[in-house]
Amino acid sequence: MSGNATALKTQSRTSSPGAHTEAWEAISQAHAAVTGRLQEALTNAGLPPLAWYEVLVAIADAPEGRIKMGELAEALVISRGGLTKLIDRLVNAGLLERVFCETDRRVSYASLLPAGTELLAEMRPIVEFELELTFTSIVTERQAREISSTLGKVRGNACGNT
Amino acid sequence: MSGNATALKTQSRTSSPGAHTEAWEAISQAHAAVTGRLQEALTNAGLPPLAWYEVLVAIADAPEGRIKMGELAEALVISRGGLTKLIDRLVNAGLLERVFCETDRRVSYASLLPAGTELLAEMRPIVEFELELTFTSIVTERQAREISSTLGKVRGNACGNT
DNA sequence: GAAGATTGAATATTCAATCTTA
DNA sequence: TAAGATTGAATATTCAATCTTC
Repeated sequence: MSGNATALKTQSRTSSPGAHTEAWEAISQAHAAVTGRLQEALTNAGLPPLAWYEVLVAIADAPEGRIKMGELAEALVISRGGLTKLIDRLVNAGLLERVFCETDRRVSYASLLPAGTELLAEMRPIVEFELELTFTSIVTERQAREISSTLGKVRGNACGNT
Repeated sequence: MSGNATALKTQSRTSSPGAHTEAWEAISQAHAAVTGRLQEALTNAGLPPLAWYEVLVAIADAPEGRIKMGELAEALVISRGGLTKLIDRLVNAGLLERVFCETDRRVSYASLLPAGTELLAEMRPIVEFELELTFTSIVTERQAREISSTLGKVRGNACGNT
């Protein structure tokens, strides 16, 4: 970035944003728009919110079919306290159970109950259908793979250093 | 892994996710990770949350320097009621004012006060610096432009049809 | 003492109902 | 009657403090 750009930035937007800033805005807006759409589709289908789906997917995708509370909070990027209560709700709904670690009794895992697996199976097609509808004829498979690869690195970089 | 868990997992994801689904997961995770990082940077600098920044930017970027409440809610993808209260907070902080439309007295606009413009000027460099740190050496300018273009279309498609 | 998870108080967001103007 | 915005009740999330185990 040039020193000039910094000076110009004192006003609200005197220069056009850099390519990286524009990419971030595109990511942010696409995320918001698609999220809104998925939410709506789930609501219309009489299904629980997207946050529940994300919890179910994260657990189903985890090795051993269970995941530590701390890891899950990080994966969903929500606070630990927030996760505890979110999981409480899914447990109360009979979808999950907490499993306590044998070797370190401080840690607890979340694990799917059969009802959770069933619900996931109900929610997944809705989500995937909406995603196809949103991406197909807009994003080629090649582009999709490039996005996955590039944003995967971005994610790693964003999590990694301070 | 127990045979039971394998069976359950196989049921919940019978085929590997398509390229579009993977792209969506990458977008979602990159968004979450970068958002978390921007939040942290703003907090560490003693500045307001990212949501406030997004409001300020949306208003500053709008033509005439003001934006309808309804449009702003849609841009930020939050409920209308939620936006009313978010704007209340920024108004109470002396950053914004509401401007009522002359020709249609149902609509109200949000508009920056000088303090809002100043705060935006303080927040923007923090955000841009973090974005540079996160994207540079990971995403080339060419890739950044491709992401902007592709996700811009995704956003349009997600908002557009039902 | 430090790490992992949970709780309670404060804050933010949604949903449905309401108010005002077109 | 419908559109735009706001309010109140219910729900969700965060932050700081606490509890338990290492």
